[in-house]
Amino acid sequence: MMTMNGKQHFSMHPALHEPKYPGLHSGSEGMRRVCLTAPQLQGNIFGGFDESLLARAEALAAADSIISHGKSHPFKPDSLEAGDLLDHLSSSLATMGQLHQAMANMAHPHSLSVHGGMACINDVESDPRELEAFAERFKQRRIKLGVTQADVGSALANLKIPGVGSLSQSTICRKQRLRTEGEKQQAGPFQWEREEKKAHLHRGAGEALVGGLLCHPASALLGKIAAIAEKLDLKKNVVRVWFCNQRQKQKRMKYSAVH
DNA sequence: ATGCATGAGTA
DNA sequence: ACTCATGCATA
Repeated sequence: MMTMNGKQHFSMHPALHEPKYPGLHSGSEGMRRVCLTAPQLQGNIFGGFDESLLARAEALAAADSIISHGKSHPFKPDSLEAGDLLDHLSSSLATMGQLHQAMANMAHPHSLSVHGGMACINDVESDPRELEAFAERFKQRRIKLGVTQADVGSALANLKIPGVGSLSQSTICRKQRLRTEGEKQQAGPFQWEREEKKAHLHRGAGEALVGGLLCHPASALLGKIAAIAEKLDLKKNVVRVWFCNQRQKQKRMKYSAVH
């Protein structure tokens, strides 16, 4: 559909030089909910190089063309599982390669040689763990460059690869986490849905709380939040965040209405 | 498989 | 404010 709300891709331009995160590269550790599935093996392939971004991007570009040309992998699926996995992996690899390329282009729009560690390609393709490590490297690199998932997604379009256009942040997120296919959604319902069930246990504590909070100027608000939370069986913080996001949503809508 | 809307973490 | 992750609908 052409719903004209281009909210998620705030038009990126081919030339983005300034990383968005000023100086914090460690700040992203907060969101390692599942991200840090720690690939221990730390392939020598990537660990060994103190890889220049370029070398890798080139390798990846090479991998990309190889894979997209001959879709069939020269490797034998020994089991059905392995076969499925390989399918998944090679498509993921192709995509990851493109993502890397997109990043490389953003970082160094000019340089473009075609050489590189072709050697590592096979390893990556054949070993699921390598792909995992690979994805991890991708993430690290991306963050180091100060490039967001959304950036990568939109930069993908600048590559002008035949079948490849821009992708949403959501999709890049999934690619990065290798969640493309296969793997079932393992993330349960949102907190509030879960809490809703648990909440029955703690019922009744809310009223007492509300009663004791009527002095501070903010207490009216806090009280209301508490009341709402109580009514809905939600954590107060969830209610607070909801209002927070709601305000932001309103701002966005006003902004897009004017511009 | 993908985008949108939104929950939620960090600063 | 900005970013990432994910449920849901759908192309």
